[in-house]
Amino acid sequence: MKLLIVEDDQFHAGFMLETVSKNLPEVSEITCVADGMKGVEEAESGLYPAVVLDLQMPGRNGVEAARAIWSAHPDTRILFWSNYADEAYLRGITNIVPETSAYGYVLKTTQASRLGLALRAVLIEGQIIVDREINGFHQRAMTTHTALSESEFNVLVDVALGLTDKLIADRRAMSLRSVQNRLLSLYQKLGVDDEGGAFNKRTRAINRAMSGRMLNIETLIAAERELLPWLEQHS
Amino acid sequence: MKLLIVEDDQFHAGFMLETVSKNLPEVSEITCVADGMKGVEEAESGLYPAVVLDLQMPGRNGVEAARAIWSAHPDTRILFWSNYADEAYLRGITNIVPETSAYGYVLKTTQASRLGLALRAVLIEGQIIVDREINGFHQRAMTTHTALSESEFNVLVDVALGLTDKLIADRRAMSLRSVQNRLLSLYQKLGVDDEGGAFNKRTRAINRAMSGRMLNIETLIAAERELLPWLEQHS
DNA sequence: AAATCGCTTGCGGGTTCCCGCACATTTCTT
DNA sequence: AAGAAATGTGCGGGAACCCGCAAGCGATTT
Repeated sequence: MKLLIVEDDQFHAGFMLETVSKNLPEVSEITCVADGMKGVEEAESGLYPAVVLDLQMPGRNGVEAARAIWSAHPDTRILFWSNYADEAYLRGITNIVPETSAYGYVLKTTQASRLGLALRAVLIEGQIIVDREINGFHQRAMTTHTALSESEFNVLVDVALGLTDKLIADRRAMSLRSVQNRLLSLYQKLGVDDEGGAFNKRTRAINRAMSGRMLNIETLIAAERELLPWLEQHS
Repeated sequence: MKLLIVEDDQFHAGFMLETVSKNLPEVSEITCVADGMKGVEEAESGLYPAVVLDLQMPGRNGVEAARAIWSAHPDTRILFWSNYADEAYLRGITNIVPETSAYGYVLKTTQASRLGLALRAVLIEGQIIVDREINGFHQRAMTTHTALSESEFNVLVDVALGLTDKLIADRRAMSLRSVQNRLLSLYQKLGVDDEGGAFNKRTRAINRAMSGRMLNIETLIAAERELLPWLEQHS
């Protein structure tokens, strides 16, 4: 069984290599590349049933790379690992994972034994595993009425990209008032309404979302790459 | 000579430990801690003439830690090292470095030999060294009329915190119109004016600044910690 | 000494945003 | 099948923002 590791930090790559060779004897061959583009190119060959993917990478981030890989080979099993428990990543992943496949999401701070378990469970057994830290985070958000719905999250991304209400309405195919309604609920859920009238709600919401790790720069940069073509064609 | 290493990633800490022991025979004792708070506590003893500081850390980030260390022991020589060439970090550092001391800023991606040189130059020789990648970046910004002045940067931070124009005026002790003037030049320098009228300039400026690595979440979280007390006392 | 440059401030008006009120539609629950 | 919850749309007004015009001030340049 062949395994592909995509990881730009050499020390982390080394550690992963070591952990894999200790825990997964059924892996016969390991390829290691250092950025998302190369990872996608390499995976296009279709030779890799299993991939380990870092989420923070220059060029193309982990979620984008995964989408490319899965669109060519939907059965690929992918283990994501990341420095941060960002809700934005989990949201991005759950949106693109095919029905037929398996994935996992573990933090780089988890100890080697748990990483070994996750590697086996996801890449060999085909299960779905999300680290407690990330999932708890997500669950807590889901229960306390602060979970962002799909449309709310979309509007949040567009606002953070710097779009105007009207342009968001065009892009997401809704009316101006609807966009503003989504914004109202965003302000509630992000706690901007409870902070007194001192703030500019729009920018404060972006700040809260980023501080609360529901949004990150990588996600925004990726979203911008999708926005630009639409913008040109639209004007 | 005693050395303090503050680094939350165990692999990077290990690599640093190894590089130091290979390149700096005059270091007799090395202490390693994993977060900013502990680093500051440890450094308060005054036993460390030299410190290596990671910039991305949970709790208190590298720039804040450095400020605390330098305010107690201004002669401490500090080598910062970081994953990213963020202008915000360099700006934060140059604002707080004492006249009497030395510092360095190197990227984690630089090869061991250059890291060894920087370690010796800063911690032993007391020179000031900034990696080419970071400095070039900074220099380029300085020459192409896109450098942000001190007051512009302050306003940028406040805008990104979600403050309203009026509140920024109060906080920075200027008139409303002055704040808006700083915003105008920010829009120019961040290239928001050249993008056509489709954007909300205020949020777009935040986006450009973060994408362009002139601002990052760590800096904003630190700025927020300074803002909150002022906000309470002011209302 | 004159000129230039950067920062500051006031005024006024056009634009966008924020959001209460009211109502239609869709989706999920029970 | 009835009710609840989420989402979509229009109208209108008050607030905040964006910014041209005009004028003053301190520092550096020539």
